[in-house]
Amino acid sequence: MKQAPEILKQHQLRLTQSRQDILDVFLAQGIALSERELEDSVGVNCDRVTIYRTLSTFMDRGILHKVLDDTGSVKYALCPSDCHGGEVHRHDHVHFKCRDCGQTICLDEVPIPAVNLPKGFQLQEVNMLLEGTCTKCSQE
Amino acid sequence: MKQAPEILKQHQLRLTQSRQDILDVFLAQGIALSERELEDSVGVNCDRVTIYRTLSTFMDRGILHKVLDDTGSVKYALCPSDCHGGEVHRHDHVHFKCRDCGQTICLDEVPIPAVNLPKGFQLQEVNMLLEGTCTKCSQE
DNA sequence: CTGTGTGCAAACACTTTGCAGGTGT
DNA sequence: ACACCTGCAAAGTGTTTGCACACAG
Repeated sequence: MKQAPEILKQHQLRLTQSRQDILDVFLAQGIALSERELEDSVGVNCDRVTIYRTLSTFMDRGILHKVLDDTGSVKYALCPSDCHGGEVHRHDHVHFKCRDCGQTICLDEVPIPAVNLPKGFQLQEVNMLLEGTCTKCSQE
Repeated sequence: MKQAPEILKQHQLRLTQSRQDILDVFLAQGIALSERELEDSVGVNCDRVTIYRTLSTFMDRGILHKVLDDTGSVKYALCPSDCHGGEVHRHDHVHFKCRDCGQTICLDEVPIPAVNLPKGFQLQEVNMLLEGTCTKCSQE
């Protein structure tokens, strides 16, 4: 897995403490996170506003993508390394949200199946969110 | 299509003006709506709070279901008539959000394809949101 | 040195809660 | 008559914006 400084350099972003910290959390946890969850994470000692702006920057550069959530707040997750942002921005894997622990994980190995869309619709992005109980929680 | 009073009676809800108005908007527009959009709709002259409470009530009774959105606000849409709420609450159709007009429509005729979930995951609900350009907007 | 990033304060948007009064049955 | 519904006020959460200072390159 690439490290934070490398990723930032790759996307022509300045190497600041906040950006490294935030990116580190995503790299370490490997799940989708909201701004709030980032704020709570150990080691991230930066302002709420900075987190929002950093998330926004990372979205623009294709480092992160939005993950849908049913709580009204938005979550973010690392893009696969072959994603470079821009217009066409497809993340062909499903997300699974556990109703017990609340975690949303990317199931990178589970492809989103094709959908038979009626004529006239032009598809740009597909989001699929599964909800239920995750492996850990269903064992308990 | 059933009318508002009938639907309310069917779900043992009191027949109030607000509920009829809100339900009428859903019946007339046939798309997923946020509280804000409902508020803007003609004929609904009730308080924001009443709308939220009514939406909540309708959710409990299985009249409406949540539709995911990427803006952070939640949208709601009419459940198919065979849905009666409760624990297992599956809406096996996809939603399409147009990036031009912003409308989210239920594609009732498009089933959500099966997903091959790894062992250990217990599925309770599936949400699928497609984004792109809808029929109307792609003609212009 | 220069342009970008950050923190603070404040505004804005969305949603929930408490309470008093009004309405459907 | 009674329980339920509604409106208003206010608080709680999530997110954005303006501005001055700080820092990476």
